[in-house]
Amino acid sequence: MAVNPVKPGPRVTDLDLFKFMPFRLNRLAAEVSTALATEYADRYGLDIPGWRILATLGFHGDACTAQYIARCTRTHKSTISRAVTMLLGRGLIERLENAEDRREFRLRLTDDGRALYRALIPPLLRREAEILSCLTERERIDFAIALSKIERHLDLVQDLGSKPPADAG
Amino acid sequence: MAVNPVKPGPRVTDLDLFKFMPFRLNRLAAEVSTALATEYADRYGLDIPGWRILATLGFHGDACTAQYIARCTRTHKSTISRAVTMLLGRGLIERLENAEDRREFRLRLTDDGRALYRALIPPLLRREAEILSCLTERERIDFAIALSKIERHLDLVQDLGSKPPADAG
DNA sequence: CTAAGATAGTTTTATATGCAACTATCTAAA
DNA sequence: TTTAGATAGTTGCATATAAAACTATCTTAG
Repeated sequence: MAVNPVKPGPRVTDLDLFKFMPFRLNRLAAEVSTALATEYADRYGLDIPGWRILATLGFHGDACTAQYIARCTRTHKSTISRAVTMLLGRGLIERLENAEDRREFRLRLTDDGRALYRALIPPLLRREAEILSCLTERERIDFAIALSKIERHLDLVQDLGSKPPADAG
Repeated sequence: MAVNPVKPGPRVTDLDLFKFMPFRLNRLAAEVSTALATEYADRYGLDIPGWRILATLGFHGDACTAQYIARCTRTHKSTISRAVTMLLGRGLIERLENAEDRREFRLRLTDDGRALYRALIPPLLRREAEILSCLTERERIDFAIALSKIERHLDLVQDLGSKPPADAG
């Protein structure tokens, strides 16, 4: 039986960084964050953790613990702690003691906090829409579905009884 | 003409953080980075900027300037500079003076650097495949296409004559 | 009741990184 | 030439944040 003639072909041992999903996701996430920062950072002096707390409290209705926010946004608890201090200082949230467990505090938006949350939503949704405007409606839906699948696959969905978070911007 | 009866309906003024693309991208990118870090960080003491330089030099063939790497990976030049120093110190890359422009240096992998690059590719591609294994082939292709469109839309593609980078992990 | 361990949240520490200032070199225009 | 401005790369500084140590409280086992 003859030996195959040497023919290199495409090297399986090469890796194109620009087709490598982890790199692309990082780069895209960073760019999108920068694009949104104008809305909440430049305009209102909020950072990402602060915005996440506001959004969680605003959407969830009310009265979450810091722990809960840390878990479901997958943000490190020390990061949440500092952001909570900042939001308290600016009067955007308030802390309610819990008589049943005095280690934890329920957090909720103040009127000012809710007003800021409401004010932020339209421009943020507009930015998001802008970013996704290069996709058709069909593509947007499929993209969201694919993301959901990956999120579930990586156990990223907020199931509340979850593992400790690894922080991210 | 009669006034419409008050009927709340779904509030356009609400924002579900978990359906908000910027948040999802950030969270996913962070998780994927953490998942990959085992390969290059834990095992070889490389960080993301270091890995990006290695990958760029390895794939591109040879002899890029730091500026080029910074631009096309969209990593801040000071971050690249520090990572270059680290890689030089570990003997993974070498610096070639350019007689025509003595401000810049061409960078290229040493044999050790190339060996490390080659060693890293299979496990990294395996991890990537693992992460995307929850999608069908069709979905993977569509996902990549959608990403490409967004990247182009946000002007993230490496066109070399590009704007200065906003750094990211 | 007491002790051991778990949990919520805070603070300290170390590190990573963006920004801006800086050096050295190149280019272009007077 | 000389000078002004651009560019490659480095470094100092400030900030952000993950990890770990710490405090206070709760729970459970003896």
